[in-house]
Amino acid sequence: MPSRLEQLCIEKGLKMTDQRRVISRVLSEAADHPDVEEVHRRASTIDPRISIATVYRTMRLFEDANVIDRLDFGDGRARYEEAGSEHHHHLIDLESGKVVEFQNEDLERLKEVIARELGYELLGHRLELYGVPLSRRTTTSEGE
Amino acid sequence: MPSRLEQLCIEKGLKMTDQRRVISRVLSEAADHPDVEEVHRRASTIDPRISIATVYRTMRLFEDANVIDRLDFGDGRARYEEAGSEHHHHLIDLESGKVVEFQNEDLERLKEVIARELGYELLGHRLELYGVPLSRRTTTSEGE
DNA sequence: TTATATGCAAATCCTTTGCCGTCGA
DNA sequence: TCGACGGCAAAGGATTTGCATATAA
Repeated sequence: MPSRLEQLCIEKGLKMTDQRRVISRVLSEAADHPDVEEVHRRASTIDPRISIATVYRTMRLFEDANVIDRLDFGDGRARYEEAGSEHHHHLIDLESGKVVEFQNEDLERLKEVIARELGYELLGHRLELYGVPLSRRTTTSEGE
Repeated sequence: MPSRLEQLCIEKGLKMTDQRRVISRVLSEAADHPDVEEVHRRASTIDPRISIATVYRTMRLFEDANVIDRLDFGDGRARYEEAGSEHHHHLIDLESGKVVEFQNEDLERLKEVIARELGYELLGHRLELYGVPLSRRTTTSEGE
């Protein structure tokens, strides 16, 4: 059965090739935020015929079609995630590299307000937090 | 007289060469957020002996010494600004490319709270807003 | 059938580095 | 003096692209 992403691509009228189907599946099954090389690695497991150039081209195609989102965690390469879920941001765990997703209504509102006060209509934004896990005792006793 | 940045470098004990003095001056005089190529261009005007490799090395040196901040506006190259002024963020005008700096206390507080609620100590963050100028009438009549 | 996609390798863009002569403290 | 610095050009890493062939609709 087609992956959620493949289904979306079909609805958008994209021509579906074997490669695109495989990449769609890889992305739909990803629980993390893989970079192009990682997507290629996973796709190659399913179908070794796929080239890295095709992955790059497909990521851009999917991004332009708004079925995936490109992320930038500041390490010089693009990461991706399936689009469509609720709008959210990322907190990157600097110890483990783990990425925690979060949403915050106050934050969304605040961004709009700030932009408006500066005389701008907000079209986009980027926000990532970088941190390390609070130690157990810190959370309980030093909660200033 | 030495630029503010040169003064800072001296205080930090950095060995000052002609090239570093020129780059310091360029950065101290910049009202915008130049990328490496632009810094090199401006520096070359003052002293053509300077090579782009030196600019790259110097930017990294200055960044490591915390006398400048590296910015990332998502266009694939690093931008820089003199450090030291109050902590702030950037709103990028998508029409003109102009960059508006802003601070917001609520935002700073909120970031800390969000991180803590997720079980993290906040070490860093990135936030940029992207927008277009509100038209005059929009600001006056559609103020929600 | 025919425009579009893909593979491969070369090209590009930004940034870093090796090597070796030069210079600041 | 002497280790750090700068110039040059080559090297690197991520991403894009030209071209000839393969393929979806």
